[in-house]
This record gives sequence, structure tokens and C-alpha cells, in this order.
Amino acid sequence: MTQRATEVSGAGASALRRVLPMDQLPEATASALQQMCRIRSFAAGATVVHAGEMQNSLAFVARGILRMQKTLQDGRQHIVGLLFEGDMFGRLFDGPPLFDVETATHSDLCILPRARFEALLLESPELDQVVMRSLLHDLDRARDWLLVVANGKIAARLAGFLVMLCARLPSGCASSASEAGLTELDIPIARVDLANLLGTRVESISRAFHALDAAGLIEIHRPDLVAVRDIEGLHEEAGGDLTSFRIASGERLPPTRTGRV
Amino acid sequence: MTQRATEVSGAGASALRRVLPMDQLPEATASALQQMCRIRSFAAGATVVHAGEMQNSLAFVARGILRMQKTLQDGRQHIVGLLFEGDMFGRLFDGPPLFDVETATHSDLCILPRARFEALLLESPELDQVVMRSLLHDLDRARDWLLVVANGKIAARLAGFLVMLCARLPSGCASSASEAGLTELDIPIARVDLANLLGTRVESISRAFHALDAAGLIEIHRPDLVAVRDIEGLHEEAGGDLTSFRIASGERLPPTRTGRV
DNA sequence: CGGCAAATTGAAGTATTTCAACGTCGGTGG
DNA sequence: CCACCGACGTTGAAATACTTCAATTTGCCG
Repeated sequence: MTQRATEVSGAGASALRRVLPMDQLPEATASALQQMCRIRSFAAGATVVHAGEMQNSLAFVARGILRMQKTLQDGRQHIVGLLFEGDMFGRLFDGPPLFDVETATHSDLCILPRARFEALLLESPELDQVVMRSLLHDLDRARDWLLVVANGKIAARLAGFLVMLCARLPSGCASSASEAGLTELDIPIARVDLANLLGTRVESISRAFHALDAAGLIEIHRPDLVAVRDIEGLHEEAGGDLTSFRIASGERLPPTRTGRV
Repeated sequence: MTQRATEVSGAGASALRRVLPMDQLPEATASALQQMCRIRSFAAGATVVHAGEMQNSLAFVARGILRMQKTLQDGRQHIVGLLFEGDMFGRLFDGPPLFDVETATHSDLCILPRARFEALLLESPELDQVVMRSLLHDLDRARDWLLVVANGKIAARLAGFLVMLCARLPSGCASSASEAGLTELDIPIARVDLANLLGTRVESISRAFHALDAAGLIEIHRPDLVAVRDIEGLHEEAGGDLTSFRIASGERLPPTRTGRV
């Protein structure tokens, strides 16, 4: 199940462009990136990174969805986050990774040699800034997850997950749902993974899905395909203060007044 | 309850040194930081930052413990993390903050004007690197929190909290506990806050404390002062794979073999 | 068509929430 | 000095939600 990857020839440039704002980078940086970038394609269920195993590379997700997960002492696995198109992973400036990374779907990754990327970071303030913003954004999302996962009731956690999924998916269901009223949403991971992600069991996940359906918030078409009937309702169910949601629904957070520290 | 702060004269340099590895920075950067740094002291329970209110400053915690929290629609509050000595907060390169920051204990903060700090980041790659490492570290800790909070049983979450508290406290209880067997641990926040942090209620927190006591893992001396009897046991109870713990207990994560991506 | 994995459903057991009451501590004011 | 009060923590008991185990259904693939 490990390292089953296909090397893809060429096409590194276009993949990189989907992943990084290449137009914000100077020519030299962009071409250096393209030269060091290597694309690899992984089947669903492949282990891309083993926790504790030193990596010489960093990677960007060009396509697909991956799981970051920790295996606990008792064998239970817990997912600490999902990686979507455009996300970076691998440990910058640091030791071995702290969790496994596995593909949830068929995925293409831009692989970059760590040392060369780090060197390029020092040379190119623009790239450095892009990476730093990405880190800040990751932190925000991790904190959103905290809100979602800390929810007492499972249905609320699931609602939060669905909202964040809407917010991140290329299709961007948030906007269309508010007007049209029905957006289809692919659930990219199986119930087991969802259970690991939300800190519960498959059975509870199943019941939560059907509870949200009964509440009229979603419609279950297939186990892995639901339609969102009421994204606002889902957001409320989830506690109602997810940053990702506000960003996804195009809200411009207006500075109310100038605060002091 | 807001903005009740005392301006402290002088002493910015020594406070900064507790917060940043000043010796790793070039002279020019260090002195620029010292010049733009302003120390302010806050009483416990003060609101330092309001969510959504644009800030012109960033801050480092020089002393004390602060809460980052979101207020949900239904009025419930949820704590998304604690800030300890050395932590940075405030939104770099970005809009208004996404959560409130309140002092849990009497706290001293190093306040830095955001624009000048960001400018300095561009000039000083060393400072940039320090900040980036700090962000990476924050991300790791946020993911640790995810593991802790996603735990099904409350006692396990509390155990995780205590382990992470040990790992972060200046006293560093982890090492002494393993040999001596009894380290006192100040609980820096009230039960209500602990409940908000762990996504549960005060009553459950209380019962969880006494359950851990009954299990012989801790001793409750006062509501806000416990002794850790068995830090390893706590770590196991929490699921047993907290990065913070491994770092705190001085474990050097050895690269097993060189992995490929 | 059978076999397998994933998802669902049911029912009993366990943990947490909720509501209510009580205890402790520290401060206030008579 | 002491009674009172409020904030905080603890405890108990009933209601609720989740977990666990077992059984069944569904969909997919050989």
C-alpha cells in the first residue's frame, strides 16, 4: 500500500500554477521552482509519508485529497486534518514528520526537494511571504477544526465538517446553495475516516447523517454524495462561527473600528 | 474589563530576550526590535484583543497566560488555545483577528507595531525564520490540541490538557515527575474555562479531575493546584501520541531511515 | 451469482449533560 | 467580629447522547 506512485513526465509547470500564485513570484523564483518540481501521482489509499521517517522533500497537492493522521498507542487512528488542492505539507526547517500522510483519493503531488526549496525561500522574499501566508491560513483552519471537533453533539461536528468541505471544494457550494438551494457535495472520505476525523465511530456518523437529513439540512443521495439544502442551517448547527465559512460565503470582514492592544 | 493595562517603563530589552532568541538575530534587527517594543501589563481577566476589531499591533507574551476564544452565536464561548510565555499573537499580514484574546492571569506583553514589524521581517531573514519556525510550532501544537479535544472520554481530554500544560510550563514538570514522582502543577484557568477549552461542562470537568485522582494519576491539593503522580500514565490516558509531550520529555525523535516521497 | 467491504439499523450498556442542591472561600457591610 | 452574598467547585439523580456489539442491507467486483 506504500509508495505506489506513478512518475508523470513533464507538465510540472501547469501543476505548479494551480498550486501557487506563480504570477506573484519573480521570474527567477518561478523558474527555479519549476525546475526543482517533480510531479507524482498516487492511487487512493497510498501512504505518502510515514510519521517519524525523515523526509527530504516537501509537497504541494496538485490534485486530490489526502489525510494527515496519527496512529495512537492502542492502534486507533486519528485524523488531524485533510489536505486539499493547493495545500503544502512536509516539515519545513525541521525534523521528521509527526504524522502519516495518506491519499484519500487519487492524487497528484508536486514534490520539491526540501533543501533546495528552503534555500530558495531565503533568496526570494516573495516566495517566503507566500509560504508564510499559507502557514497562517493553515493555523486558522486548524483552529476552525478545533471548534468543530470540540462540539458536544456529533451531528454538530458533522455539520461543521460539511460546511468546511463546502468552503474548500473547487466547486464552492456555499454561494450557489444560498440562491439555488441545492448543491451536490462529494464526501471525499469514507465513514471510517470521517469517524476518525470527528473523534467518534462509524455508527454515530451514519446516524448523524440521517439526523441532518431528517432535519432537512441535507439530502443523502448516496453514502458518498449528499446535497446541501441549507448551508446556513448547517453552519448554525455547527455553532455558527467558522472562519472558513465566512470566507467561503464571500463575507468581507469589515474592520469595525481601530483597536489598540 | 477591557484595556485595563499598565504601561511599564523601560525594561523592554530584557522582556524581549525572554521571548525571542535575540542572540540568533543580527545586531541591527535586535536593536530595531527593542526600539519598537513596548511593554504593557494586564490584570487577569482583561480583554486584550476583540475579534473582528482591526489591530495595528502584534504581541509576544512576556509573562502570564492568555486565552484565545471565540464567542458562538448562542453565547457559548469556546477557547481555541492558550498563549504562554514566548507565544506570539495578532494577525501578521492580514485582516482583523478571528477571536478574542483575554488574560487568564496577570500578564506582561511585548507590543510591536504591526507595520514596522512586517517591514523588519522583510529586511531580516533571520527574524523571518524565527517567526516562521514559531508558526510551524504553533501548527504542531494546534494539531496536538485536535488529538486531545477529539478524545471521546472527558477524563482523557483532561489528561491530555495536563500533559500539555506540564510540557509548556517554565518549571517543566515532565522530567522531574518521571524521577521524583510528584510535581505540583498550577491550573492556570478556572473550571469554566477548562470546560470551554475541552468542549464540555464544568460538572464533567470536576468529575474528570476526581476520576484521575481516584486512578492515582494526580492528587488534587486545591481546585487550582494538583500534583502529577504519573505523567506517563496521563499521557497514555490521553491517547499516547502528543508531540508536545515527547518534546518536553527531552525525547530526540530519531530519523529511522531516509524516506522518499 | 457469490463474496466482500462499506453502510445502516437495532438494542443494551456506558458516559455525559442537565437541573438542582450543597459546600467553600473571600469580600462586603452591618 | 460576624452574617450575608456571590463566585466557584463539587455532588447527586434523572434525562440524553454516544458507544458497543450484533445483525442486516447495500453496492461493487470477480
